[in-house]
Order: sequence, then C-alpha cells, then structure tokens
Amino acid sequence: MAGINKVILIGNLGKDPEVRHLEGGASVAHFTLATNDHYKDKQGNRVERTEWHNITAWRGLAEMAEKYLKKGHQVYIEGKLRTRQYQDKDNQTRYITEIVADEITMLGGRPSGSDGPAAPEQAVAVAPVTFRQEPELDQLPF
Amino acid sequence: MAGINKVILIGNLGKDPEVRHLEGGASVAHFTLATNDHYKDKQGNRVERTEWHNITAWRGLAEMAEKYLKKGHQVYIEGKLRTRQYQDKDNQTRYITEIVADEITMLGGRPSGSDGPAAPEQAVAVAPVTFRQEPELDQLPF
Amino acid sequence: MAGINKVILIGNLGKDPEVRHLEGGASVAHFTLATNDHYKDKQGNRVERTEWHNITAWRGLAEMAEKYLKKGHQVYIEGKLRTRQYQDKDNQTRYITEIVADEITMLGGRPSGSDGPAAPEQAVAVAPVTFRQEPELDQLPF
Amino acid sequence: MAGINKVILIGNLGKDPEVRHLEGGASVAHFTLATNDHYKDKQGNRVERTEWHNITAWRGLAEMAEKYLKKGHQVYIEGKLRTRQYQDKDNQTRYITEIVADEITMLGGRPSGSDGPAAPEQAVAVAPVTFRQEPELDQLPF
DNA sequence: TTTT
DNA sequence: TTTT
Repeated sequence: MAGINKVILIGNLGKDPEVRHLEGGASVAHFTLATNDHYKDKQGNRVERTEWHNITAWRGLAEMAEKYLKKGHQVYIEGKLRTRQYQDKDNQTRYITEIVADEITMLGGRPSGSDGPAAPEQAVAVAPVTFRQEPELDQLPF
Repeated sequence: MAGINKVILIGNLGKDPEVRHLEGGASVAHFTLATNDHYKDKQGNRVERTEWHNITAWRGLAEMAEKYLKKGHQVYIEGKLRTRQYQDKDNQTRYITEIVADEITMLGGRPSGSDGPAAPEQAVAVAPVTFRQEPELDQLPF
Repeated sequence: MAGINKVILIGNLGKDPEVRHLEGGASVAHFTLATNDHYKDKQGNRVERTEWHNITAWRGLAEMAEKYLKKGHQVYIEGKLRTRQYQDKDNQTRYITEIVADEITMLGGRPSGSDGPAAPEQAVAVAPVTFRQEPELDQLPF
Repeated sequence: MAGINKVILIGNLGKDPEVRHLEGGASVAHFTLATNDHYKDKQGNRVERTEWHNITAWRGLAEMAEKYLKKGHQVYIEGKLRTRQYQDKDNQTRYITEIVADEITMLGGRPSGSDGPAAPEQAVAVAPVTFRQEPELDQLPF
C-alpha cells in the first residue's frame, strides 16, 4: 500500500550549495539547512535549539540552487526523507538521512549585517524528482 | 528567526512499539515505520521502494502507542526531525535521525491475511511534545 | 514573491465522484470529502465534528477518481486552496472554496457498517496539475 | 475514524488584523492572506495568480496578530479548514471558508516598496486552538 | 522490520 | 555551518 513521506522545512542555508554535474547531464546539489526553534526551560529561560538537515536537490532544482542559493539564505523546502548507507573510511556501514527536495522557494530573509543584496525574490517549483535519477545518488560521496 | 521543521508520514509499523517508563513519570516509545513508494523504471517495470523511519513518541503519545499500536498497523504521523549523537560500541560518534511525533492517527489498514482484529478505529492527537522533556531523550539507549 | 498554498486532508468521500470529460480531452472530477474530528466539551463529553470539503481533480487524477473512488472510501489528498466566483440563480455573485488535488492516495479504510468490499488498496500520485488547465475550471458549473 | 484537516500557507497579509476582545476574555483576529503563484501559459508568458484566504486566529494567536502583524507582512500559517454558514443581508444562507490558525510564524519578507521597517523577526507557535472556543466563532459577524 |  |  502506498504511503506518504513528506517533509516541510523553513530554515537557513549553512553553506553555499555544492553542485556536481554528472555524466549524462543530471546535476545534484547538496547543502545543509538549519531550522531554529526555541522554548522556555523549567526556570523560564529562553533556550535556542538548532536542528541541521542534509538537503539533496536534483536536476532543475540543483541548477536553481547553484544559481540562486547562498549561505544564510532563508528557504522553504518540501521533500522526502531518504536514508542511505555508505561505507566510512574504516569500511564500517554508516547511515545518513537526507531530505530529497521536490520544491524550493526562496523567502525574503537574509543574514543581518549582510552587505550583499537581498535574496532574489524568486521561486522555483518542479514536479517531484523522478525516482529514475535516484540510483545515481548511491554513487555519490557526500 | 524561527523556522519550520515538520514531517508528515503515512506508513506501517515494522514492529510493536518499545516503551520505557522513565523515573519522574514520563514515558517514551520507539518504533520503526515503513513508507512505501513505487515508480516505473526505464524499462517500464514497476519498482517498489520502502523507506524506514525511526519514530519517537513521548508521554501521552507513548502511552497511546503502547496500548493501541502493533506491528503492521497503518498510521498517520506528524512530527519533527531530530538528529541525535550517540557513541557506538567502539566509542565512535554516530548520528541517528528520528521523527519525534506530535500527532499520531490510526488509519484503517492492517496486514492482509491477518487473523487479528482490525486496528481499533481510534485516534490521538496531543499538543506538541514540549521541549522540556527532550533532554531526557539523550539519556536513552536506542 | 512566491508563496505556498498547501492542503493535506484525510477523510471519507461523501458521494461518488462526478466526472466530466471536456472537449479537448481533459477530464475533471468533483466530490466532497468529510474530515472528522472530536474534542471534549466543558462537561467532558465527547463531541464529534465533521468538516466537509469540495474536492476538484483534473486529468489523470480525475480518471483515477472515476475508476477507483466511491462514496465512503478513505483517502489522503494533497492539494491547493482555490476560491471561485460564480453567479447563483438570482444572478448574485457567490464564492466557493475548493481543494484542487495534486495527489490522491487511497487508504485502507471503509465506512463502518459497510457490506461492500474494502477500498482497493491502490494509490495514485501525479505531478501537480499544471495551471494551464485551470482556466477551464471557470467554465464549469459545480 | 479521525481524519486530518491541515493547511499550510506562506503569504502576505492583505490588511492589518481586525481583533475583537470577547466577553470572557478570549480574543479573535481576522485577516486576509494572499498566496502568490505563477505559471507559464501556452504562449510561454509568465502569468501571476493570487489566491486570497480568510484567516481566523484565537486567544494567544489573536493577541500575537494584534501586536506584531501588519498589512504586507509575510507569514507562515498552519491551521485547519472550516466552513461556516451565515445569513446575508437578504437573509440568504451563505458559506464562508476560513483557515483557523494553529501556528503563525513571521518570516523576513515585507512589501517591496515599503518605507516602513521590516517585520520584527519573531515567531509564535501555540498549541492548537481547542474546539471549546469555537462555538463563539459562530456568534461573530465577519 | 511493514504493507500491496 | 545558518538565523534572531
């Protein structure tokens, strides 16, 4: 029976996207995204908490990421959870959980104190990355 | 700036929930959830793909999971992504990404060929698990 | 600046879909969906509440609805909110808010007390209905 | 069987919130939110489309809206669909569909061409508005 | 390890 | 490693 696997994030890029152009024409981008939350602890103090997410974007979304997304930009991302295995340097099996993006929308935010221009007010939405490209994902070092 | 960190899943439990009742009265449940997807490959064959998710539920949701959720049941889960560090048996730092549930709703599905009764048609929704309980999470072996 | 307009529903069809096959080959389906909720009132009694939604599905999703969806079936629907104007019989302008489906997944549930067979456990997900078809929506009586 | 009724919007306020302080201490806010989308038509021209949503917020969220939200501000809203009946001036029954907010997060954006200061970069998230307050909604003119 |  |  088919299921649903959906992630919705609003956060800030921790670094510029790293984009690889694969043989065959497909592109893939990786970056990290911070989502910030806060709560009051038992003493009533405000406590900040940041969660870091590994984002992967394919094809048109990878090219959009390469062109428009920079460290610090605020984005909305919709995608799917995907956990991959890989072998670490000691040949141990390790797991990494990523969000494979289906849609990325740029929001207005930018780092305070930034001298640069605001994030271009643009948005990209594509049809879900088809699973045909996914086997290529397994060949990638992260 | 506050962000959004939201996960929506519909899938089937891979095993019965494991529930721990902590000192102080809180409970925590862990289980795995499979979300199934399918696509056509380049040859037009239907290919199945299953993604496994680690689910954590606290307090009232943990007790609901203990009482009502069994291996194979189909559920809707809404929650947040959270990546924790832990030390493996070789004292290496490892990471695990979990979905901390804010809401669990039982759906009608059950394993075909099951002799048992259908999933009770019940649902539980609670206010978001407050972050005050989360430090306890770090004390848990998984 | 681009925005986000997303609706996620799990509920039961209030009637069989009504499907129209338009000139030019496109199809459109309409049906209503009930989402049930419950809460405790001040006296602690359980109170049921049903919300009814107008669902519209285009093209492949309309054909899927025509073939597989029946009154009482439980479905997951993801889509967009859209409010249309129309003229009522007294030539007054009226508004109706619909959910235009991007994805429909059949869940296992069926009406309690139903003698009929369970919903076929099948699922369909398509790329978002492109906006090119939407002008046609305005020509439809509902 | 319980269902799911969830709306996720990112858009800009069409006007300042109108807030009413009810007898008994509860507050309720109303405002409209525009979500913008765009697509290419058959001739390849970029076409803009704006959808307007009626937002209702209760209690703590209403007070947050009153204090912090202004016309033009960009927000993330999560809530539930709710369709209410009312009698129009000719005593005809009419329907209006609203999004009852469960969570509002302020984003960095502000109207282009605005001379005013940026939206304060603050966020509020509350537990879902309990249904106990909802009967009061029916007493409100909109 | 689920489900179809 | 972001942001406030």
